[in-house]
Amino acid sequence: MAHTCLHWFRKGLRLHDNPALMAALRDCEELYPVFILDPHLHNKTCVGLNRWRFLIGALTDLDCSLRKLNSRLFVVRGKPDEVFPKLFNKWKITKLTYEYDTEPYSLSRDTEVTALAKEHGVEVIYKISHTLYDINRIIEENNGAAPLTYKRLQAIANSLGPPKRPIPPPTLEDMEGVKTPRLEKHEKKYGIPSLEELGHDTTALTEELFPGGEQEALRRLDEHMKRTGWVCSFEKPQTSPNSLSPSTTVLSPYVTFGCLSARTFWWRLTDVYQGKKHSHPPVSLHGQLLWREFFYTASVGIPNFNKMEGNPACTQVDWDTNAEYLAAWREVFEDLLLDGDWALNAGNWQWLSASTFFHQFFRVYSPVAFGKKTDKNGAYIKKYLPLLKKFPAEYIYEPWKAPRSIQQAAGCIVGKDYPHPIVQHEVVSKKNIQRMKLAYARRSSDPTESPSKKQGVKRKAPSVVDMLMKKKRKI
DNA sequence: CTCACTGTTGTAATC
DNA sequence: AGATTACAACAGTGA
Repeated sequence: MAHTCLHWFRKGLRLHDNPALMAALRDCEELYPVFILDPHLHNKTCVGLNRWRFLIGALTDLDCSLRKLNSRLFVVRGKPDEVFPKLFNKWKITKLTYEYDTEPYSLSRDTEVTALAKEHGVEVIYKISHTLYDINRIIEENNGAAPLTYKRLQAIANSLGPPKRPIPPPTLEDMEGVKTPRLEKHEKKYGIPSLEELGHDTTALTEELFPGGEQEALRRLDEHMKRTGWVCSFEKPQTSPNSLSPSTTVLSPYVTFGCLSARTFWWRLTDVYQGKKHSHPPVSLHGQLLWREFFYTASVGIPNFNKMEGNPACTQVDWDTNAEYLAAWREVFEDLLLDGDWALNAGNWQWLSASTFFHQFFRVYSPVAFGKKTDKNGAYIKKYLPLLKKFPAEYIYEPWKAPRSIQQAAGCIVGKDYPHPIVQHEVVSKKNIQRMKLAYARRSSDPTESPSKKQGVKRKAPSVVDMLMKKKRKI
């Protein structure tokens, strides 16, 4: 049977380790590789300027790789539920393929599109390749609940064995008999958008240090994997969040958009580790990929994962609500993040705030002390806040404490050239610790507040992990 | 049930 | 300089 296939790129912006794309090529006569500019996902508030540039880079690279296979990318503007019926009819699609995505919006969107496909007699095939494992399988193995400790996730991962091996990208041979129709006005109708078309002011753009795209991702992966000593001794807590050159791989944005397959990354690391002494999870690079898996699993297994309210795993803290402070804090992150990932962002904020997973709420970071540990002289601050460049190291983390004469000598008066702190950390952190203490007291006295008692459905049969644990006990 | 132990990155003071 | 300790004291796990 000869198919007319539409492969829907969303995340997974790559050709390597793309089983859904390979499924599209099977018995395929005509192939339409499509990316949809979904106003729900792709608007100014969700995606900042830097991420837009990255995404456009990734799409451009994808189009370039597809052209080498005598195909090309169609960027379609519109809402998926409105776009698909039109495309199904216009192109006489018989098969739709895509990579499975676990985000709540994606799940509801895909359910809707699958229903539309059925109405149009279109076969739907999806494959799991964004994560190392089938996230739902991990939850199943944990008796229907997301693991709340890394150890537990590790035990499940160990019981499932290493992730699947990545599959190679399609070759010209795979493309034999597959045609992508050449349409007139392709550029105008289905071309890759520019930042200007998307309504962005590009004058604010700085040098592009991390261009998007699969080729760039694989090149960077190759480069890092050559540093075998560094890879084998990598320990995340030893990296520096404020060094001027990155002390990590910076592959996360590539993994987020799927320019790089997590499984490809995993197996390349396995190759480097082979026969050598190396670091281990949770701190190793393998460990970092398992953290991603951990938070993805939590995001699927825990309802309302990106919120406190209605999130049964999250400690319900009576936080202060000060719109002005929140806006000041939020401004730092929202727009500039390159590797923003829904599950990882929500999970890490819960961890860091001692709301979920991590519970030692009295261990509070100091915005003054934390930076000093890895950057005593404040070189990072001086680069990104040149206004403070002339402050001596003694005051660089607390310029408001510098005597007037030093502020004058530095050419920067706090309160005039540079804002005063919005809060007194010593005061506010103590206040918040008390809030946390109260919330935890409520949590432990109320049995319905305990996440372990709320989550999951007990299975009748013991899971593989339970059996492995039993075996271990005997030994 | 209790108890000891562990948990990828706390801070500040002290020796 | 690098280790140790007080601070105030959490949840989850497993014996």
